[in-house]
Amino acid sequence: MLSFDQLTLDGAQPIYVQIIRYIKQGIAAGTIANGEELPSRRAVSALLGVNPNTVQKAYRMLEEEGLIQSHSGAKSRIVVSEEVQTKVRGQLLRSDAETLVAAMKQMGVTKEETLSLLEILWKDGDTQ
Amino acid sequence: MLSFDQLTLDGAQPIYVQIIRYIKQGIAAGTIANGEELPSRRAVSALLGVNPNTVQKAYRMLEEEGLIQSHSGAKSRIVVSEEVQTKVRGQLLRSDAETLVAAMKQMGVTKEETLSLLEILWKDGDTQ
Amino acid sequence: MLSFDQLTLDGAQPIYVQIIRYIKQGIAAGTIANGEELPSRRAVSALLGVNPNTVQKAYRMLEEEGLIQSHSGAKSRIVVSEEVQTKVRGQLLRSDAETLVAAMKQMGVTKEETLSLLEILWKDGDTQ
Amino acid sequence: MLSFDQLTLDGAQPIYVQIIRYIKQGIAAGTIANGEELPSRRAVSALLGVNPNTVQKAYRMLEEEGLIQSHSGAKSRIVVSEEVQTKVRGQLLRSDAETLVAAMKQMGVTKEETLSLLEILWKDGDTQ
DNA sequence: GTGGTCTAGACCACA
DNA sequence: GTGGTCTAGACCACA
Repeated sequence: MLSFDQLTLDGAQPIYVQIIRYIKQGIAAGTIANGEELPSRRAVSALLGVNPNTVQKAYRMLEEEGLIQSHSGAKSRIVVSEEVQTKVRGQLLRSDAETLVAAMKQMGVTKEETLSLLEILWKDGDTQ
Repeated sequence: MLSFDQLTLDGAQPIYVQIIRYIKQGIAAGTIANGEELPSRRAVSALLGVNPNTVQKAYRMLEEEGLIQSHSGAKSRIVVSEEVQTKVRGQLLRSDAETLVAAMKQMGVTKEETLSLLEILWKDGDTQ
Repeated sequence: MLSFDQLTLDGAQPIYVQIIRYIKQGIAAGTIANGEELPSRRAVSALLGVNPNTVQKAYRMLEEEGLIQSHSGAKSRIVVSEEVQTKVRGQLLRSDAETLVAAMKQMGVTKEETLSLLEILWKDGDTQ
Repeated sequence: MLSFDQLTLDGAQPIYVQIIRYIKQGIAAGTIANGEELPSRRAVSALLGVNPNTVQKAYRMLEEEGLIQSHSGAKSRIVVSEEVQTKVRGQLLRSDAETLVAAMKQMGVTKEETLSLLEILWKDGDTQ
């Protein structure tokens, strides 16, 4: 079952947004696969130390996007075809990279500087 | 005078945070230089379609950080030494790049894929 | 918990300044001690008949000075070491006394007259 | 004619309030006597570096209190009988001293401490 | 026109 | 219920 161990909340964005993003990234990575069970709202709430309503909001929005199916009395499950996974992954990749490119350009950083900065940072956190 | 044409609000973060970030990026880029005038709270409010108080909050926080000086009845101005510019630029660069690296790693994207994605995106928006 | 019963607003200064001053005086007096709870923004707003945002502004500025700590969903609390209390007290004492001395001198009142005036007034309100 | 040399604005109160107070203190001190001419709004505005409207507001309020008489085309003049002077002086004295006593009491300062603090401060600024 | 303060009140995240 | 953000808009001090 999906765990939220890798999710560290940062306060810069609403928590429900961070939960949604975490699950989408897992789908994109393939670590969260079709049919996988999600922990209950209560469990996630306890693990992250946040309010159950906040988790509920994230789950509800994922369900509205069709990425989760909930049945009362049963665990919620991930519902993703291969196409959906590819689409989610493509959206996240592209949007993250575009955000960085836009920021770097606005700050007058060249492509070469950006690429070498990423090379350096990639190594730094290698063990993680 | 500084324009806010390039700023598009995204709803993922508080508006005043986005305004602060936009101005800091401009400082980092050097396109917003020491002594430059800022448009009035009202003008920014109208341009972005947000409340004047929201702009006021962003400007006030920038003033508390020492990046802006305001005087009643006169336009507010940017106040940045070279050292400050370098510091602001370094903070933004590093934090943006780290964010991307973390996201890509979690999605199981390799360094090489990330770098080539950025190469491609960089060209796409080249004329901008 | 801290009450605002003794605070009467006078219109000569911004309301948020008066709220800040009231709390600082309490800290100086030691009647507002480290860890003490502050009433909520809404409660103060209702008690003083001012807008919640005005109270919020005062609380936020006290938090920026490090005299208050706020956490969403929980009461705000006073955070003052002994050193801080002493410093706040010293600043208020000196500035208040200097204000009176300057006013009395400009009005041509002698030191002796001032001192006896204070003696008399001190007794008048003794029971308070 | 009345000069505003001794008035230094402090930003803690509205400027028009400080102007009113300055004139009332002069009346209380007897340095501003019945029939004395007041400098024009424009002159005061230039001397203090403030907006003419601000001076106008102060003069208008003093006129409403009956302490000034204005005639178009002629200089404004102070209008104070001895009784009025005594009353103004009494009000200022009492209100200033009461303000200090209240502040000191709220801060838990004893009468003796207050009196000696004033003694010390009175000497410090003696030459002024 | 510009900055600063304030009102009245909504909505979200959180305990 | 508590803190934080935001809207819509008024009024004052100032250039």
